[in-house]
Amino acid sequence: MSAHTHVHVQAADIAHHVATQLGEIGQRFTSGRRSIVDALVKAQRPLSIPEILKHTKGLAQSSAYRNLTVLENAGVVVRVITTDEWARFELSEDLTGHHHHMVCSVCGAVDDVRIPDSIENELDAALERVAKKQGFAMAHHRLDVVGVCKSCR
Amino acid sequence: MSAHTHVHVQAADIAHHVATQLGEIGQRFTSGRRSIVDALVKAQRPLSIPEILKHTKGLAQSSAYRNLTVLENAGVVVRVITTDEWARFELSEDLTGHHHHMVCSVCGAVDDVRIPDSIENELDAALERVAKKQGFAMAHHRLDVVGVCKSCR
DNA sequence: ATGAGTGCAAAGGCTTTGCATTAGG
DNA sequence: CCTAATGCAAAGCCTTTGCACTCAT
Repeated sequence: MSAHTHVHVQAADIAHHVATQLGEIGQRFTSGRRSIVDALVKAQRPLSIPEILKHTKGLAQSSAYRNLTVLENAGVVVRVITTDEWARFELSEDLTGHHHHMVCSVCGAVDDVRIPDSIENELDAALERVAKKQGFAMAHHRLDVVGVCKSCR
Repeated sequence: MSAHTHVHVQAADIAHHVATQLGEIGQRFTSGRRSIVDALVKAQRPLSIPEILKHTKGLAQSSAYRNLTVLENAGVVVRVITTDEWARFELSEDLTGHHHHMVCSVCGAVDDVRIPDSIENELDAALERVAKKQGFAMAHHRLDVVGVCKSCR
């Protein structure tokens, strides 16, 4: 039941999963929160606040921020910091599986990307090793590809 | 003479290198800029604005931001985005060599870390492959270890 | 009814910008 | 001298917060 036991939740189960996670911290799965989660599920990539608001018409910006914080506390959403402009939000890896991001240095667009498990494992082992050497307890890693996206080339 | 031909500049050469890079974009190597670069050289890790100001007494915050922007345009300094709090700045990899960051999720401290070239190469090849598949022109990658630092454990 | 959730507007906090002054070439 | 650089203060911009209202239970 812990976060780590879930590897990849099916689309149809997401609503139920989110409702459960919210319930565990005494929060409701309101329509505003539902539409935010829907937007993130559909997008399949980290969305900025403006993008989220486009998909959740009528929701106040402040409510979006507040709901995203609640969803973050519930372990359903993660805040992604890519550049210094807008923060972006995505579903947690419990729901989407482990992945990384391609960040366009021209337009700032962010897309998901996955690499082979074999390389992930080798990388994690190497990071664990060097982190330990410096007395650092590694929780996880973050990896971004920086470059120019299809539409900006 | 281009940035990519430099792999790792010796400490003693840094000042000269910076002066040259600044000159190429018509900027001077002033005392304020010198003290910022000195702070970054000594730190050997990304520094936040408050940290930089501690090491450059008398320099106005606005001047620090402006100078860091100039140094960034000169290709000497890179802005590092780790969390949503303060931006951090470090010397470019032309001066420090390729490396990654360990970010403490408790106190926000950031330290440099390096992994074996063999793994870097394998990783780059894999990233290049998946990026190309999505029509994305990879320039470079960013990799962070997230966890808890020595003093926060 | 009763407390969580929401919208609107104001406040916060990091960063940038305007403008007068200073300094380097 | 003349332009770049600096300090101070004000403005900007994303994000958070206060408060009254609404909605679901």
